[in-house]
Amino acid sequence: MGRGQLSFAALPRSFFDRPSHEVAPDLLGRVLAHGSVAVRLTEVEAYGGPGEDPAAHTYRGRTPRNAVMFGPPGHLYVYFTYGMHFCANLVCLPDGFGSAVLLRAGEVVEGLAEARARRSNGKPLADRDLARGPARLAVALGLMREHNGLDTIMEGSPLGRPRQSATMLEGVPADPSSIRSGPRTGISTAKEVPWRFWIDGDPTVSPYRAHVPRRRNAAATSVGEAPSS
DNA sequence: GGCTGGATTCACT
DNA sequence: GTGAATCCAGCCA
Repeated sequence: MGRGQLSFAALPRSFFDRPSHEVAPDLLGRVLAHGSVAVRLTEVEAYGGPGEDPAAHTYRGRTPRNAVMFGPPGHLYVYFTYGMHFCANLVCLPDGFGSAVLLRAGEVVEGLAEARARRSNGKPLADRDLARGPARLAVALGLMREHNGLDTIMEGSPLGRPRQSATMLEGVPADPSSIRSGPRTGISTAKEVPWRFWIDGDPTVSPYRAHVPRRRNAAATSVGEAPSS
């Protein structure tokens, strides 16, 4: 994808008016454009919804942090984690439900130079790694705390008109036969729920890593403990 | 008010 | 493969 704006039509809000685990696979191959950078989604995870999902931020009810997830569909839910990273989600289901799809990885298809400038600190970086991982994707797109709650739905076609700040575009939906699903990455609960979806064989899909509990005070826990196998 | 753990990434071995 | 970095939401006393 070269210079100039992508000419895909915008996704309608009704696209997101479904449970996140139904929206998630349909998002693969779609394009999220923010400013001059656009990313084709290759890996996503579904969270929350009508059924209780203990791994979702909405599990314990509405809070100031997760309020956007309970809002109207098609908006961005951006949260801060691990003291240094932002992750972006797209809100699903109508107002009042807490549900969203985490954007885990994608391919930068527009604004490559801009994305590279944001991601690399003067070090060489392969194109496939620009948005390979949820925090990396957020950086490549320039998404931060201030973009929490941003609407990505553009009523009508964006053709011939400037995009709004963030816009979900149709893109080219992934071939259903190439979509795989499995357990979600890095969570400590509900590990068995296969709500991670990715495009099989795509080089921009991030490697799966199981949750590893962190030790805050290694010195305090290393004395007298049996060696772990 | 203190404590814990986290939807991660990167450098280093 | 392992561990550090670093801030904050949520829980509990």
